[in-house]
Amino acid sequence: MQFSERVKRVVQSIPSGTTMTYKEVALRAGNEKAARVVGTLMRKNFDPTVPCHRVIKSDGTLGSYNRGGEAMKKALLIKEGAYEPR
DNA sequence: TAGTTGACCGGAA
DNA sequence: ATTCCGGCCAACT
Repeated sequence: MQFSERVKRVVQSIPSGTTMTYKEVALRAGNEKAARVVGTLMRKNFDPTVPCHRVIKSDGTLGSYNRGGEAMKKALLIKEGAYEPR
């Protein structure tokens, strides 16, 4: 139960206009190898107060999203200025 | 309790 | 460049 709480706090601490990879979040949460768990938690209902759209993959791709998919996630990031539309 | 799952990561073919 | 495979860990069934 601590890990999810930790992850929640970390994602909430992501500044607007900034993106963090799942691995980074996992590392900050205390488990570098638990990047999957981060995604697993979000896939459920993790927490509606957490901007999960600011979390992307280490490859630089956006990954997935529970609502609208990558397109919506990308749009949100562009809106916040965290993603460079090309 | 044990087994499966997955919004991932990294290396190999 | 893309595709495949294994690993690692919390949550779910």
